[in-house]
Amino acid sequence: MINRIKIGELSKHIGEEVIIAGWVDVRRDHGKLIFIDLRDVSGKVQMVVLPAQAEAIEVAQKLRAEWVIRVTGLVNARPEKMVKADQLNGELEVEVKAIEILSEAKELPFDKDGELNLDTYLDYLPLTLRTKRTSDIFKVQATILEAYRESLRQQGFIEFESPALVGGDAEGGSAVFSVDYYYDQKAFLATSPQFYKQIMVGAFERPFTIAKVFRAEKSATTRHISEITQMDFEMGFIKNHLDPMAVLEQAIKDSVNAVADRHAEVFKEFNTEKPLIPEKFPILTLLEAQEILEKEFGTKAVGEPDMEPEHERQICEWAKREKGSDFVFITHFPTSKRAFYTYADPTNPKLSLSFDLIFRGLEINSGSQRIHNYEELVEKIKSRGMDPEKFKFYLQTFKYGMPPHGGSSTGLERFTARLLELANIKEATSFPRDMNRIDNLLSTDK
RNA sequence: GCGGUCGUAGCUCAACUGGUUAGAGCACUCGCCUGUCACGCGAGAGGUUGUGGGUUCAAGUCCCAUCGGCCGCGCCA
Repeated sequence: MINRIKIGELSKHIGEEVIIAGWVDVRRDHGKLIFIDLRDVSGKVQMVVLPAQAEAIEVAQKLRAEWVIRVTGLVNARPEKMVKADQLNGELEVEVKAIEILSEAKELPFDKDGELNLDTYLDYLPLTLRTKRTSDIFKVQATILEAYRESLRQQGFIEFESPALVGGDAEGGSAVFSVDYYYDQKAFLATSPQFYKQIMVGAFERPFTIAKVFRAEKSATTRHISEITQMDFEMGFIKNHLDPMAVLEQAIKDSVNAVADRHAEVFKEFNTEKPLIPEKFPILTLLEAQEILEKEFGTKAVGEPDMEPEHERQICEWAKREKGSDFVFITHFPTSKRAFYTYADPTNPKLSLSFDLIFRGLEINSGSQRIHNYEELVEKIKSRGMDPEKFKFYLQTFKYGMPPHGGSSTGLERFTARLLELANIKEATSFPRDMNRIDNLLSTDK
């Protein structure tokens, strides 16, 4: 729209006649005098329609929430008594000269800024995404993606696109979605870009990808959804798992700092604080973490192959208290519990050079050094009862020369959810898919 | 999948141990209002209490089944 001014920039135009456009947030009709709060992506502004503008008043009386309008008006400084110092454009208001209705809206199903049950919220996402709270979540998420990308580029990584359609559920373990493919074949939706990023090490040495992956787990929790975004990287010529951990740590720090820098008010808005980031994230082996759990929390944990959700919350409590960190690395999970390509610790092959990053009580990342020797990898596949023939495509990477390498995988939604302390991961996903919802296709009449 | 808990107006909720015609706020419609900012005031409309069965003189409330939500666990990275 020609010469349209963003609402967030009106303070630069006091005394001028401007064109602004957006959605009606609220209308306050005083009879002869009507106030309208207008919203665009940059913010809100109060507009006043005075009785002298007879035509504009007539239009303004018809307006309701979410109608889309274009307004010509005069930007006035507010009289001192009416200045709202604590809000955007609180020092000015737009005196309306003319209103053009671009689109009407039906009656809203609920009060847009009121409390909503998650269920209702998700049923009406096209509308609820317009609320400040929700759009702020996804503005933060956009910043995370941008900062993560920039951080990895700075660290010498090159981005590639990983496929979503794959020929086999090779990794095993997680439940997969199958799709009809050509010639009566079954293909699958990728559960991870793992194989592809390893393959790309041969081309880029340091590849990364931000990939959609799909998990058909029948999980109904606050931390699971069926379609997630993974921020993955892989790097060649490493010494051990500590190298990818260092890259990850830098990327996480850069992402958190970018959010803090670009969204100054957001932590307060979500009733939380910028996460505590120490000089170095604390690193514990699984055993060390379990010993701390037993000593500090009286939790029976030593000998367990993994950390339970409750343990993850406790170890974070400890890390915050003792190390001033909202992040903690756990390393050396049992080799048998990790994926077949995970590199065993040469000093104790029962344990692997693997790591998880836990953030505010939730695992947001996992990674490891990988096996790079072809024969060893083939043996490993066999020992797990799988058929190397099915991994032929992937195994070429190792057959034709592969350096020691490792990488990591961060769940974007989990990271976002913990960063803003959102109760449910579905709030950190713009269009969440779960067992009972894919938009409203699965909704039954309630 | 298992356990807990919940399902009442478009939305968010109320209705003591079963008891008359199921209420409120917001939204909606109509009227009034020149400084509000979640404007205010007055009136109106809006319900098969998720669904099906049962107990009872009487069920939103108790029982059974079923569907759905949320939380936790499991599964899962």
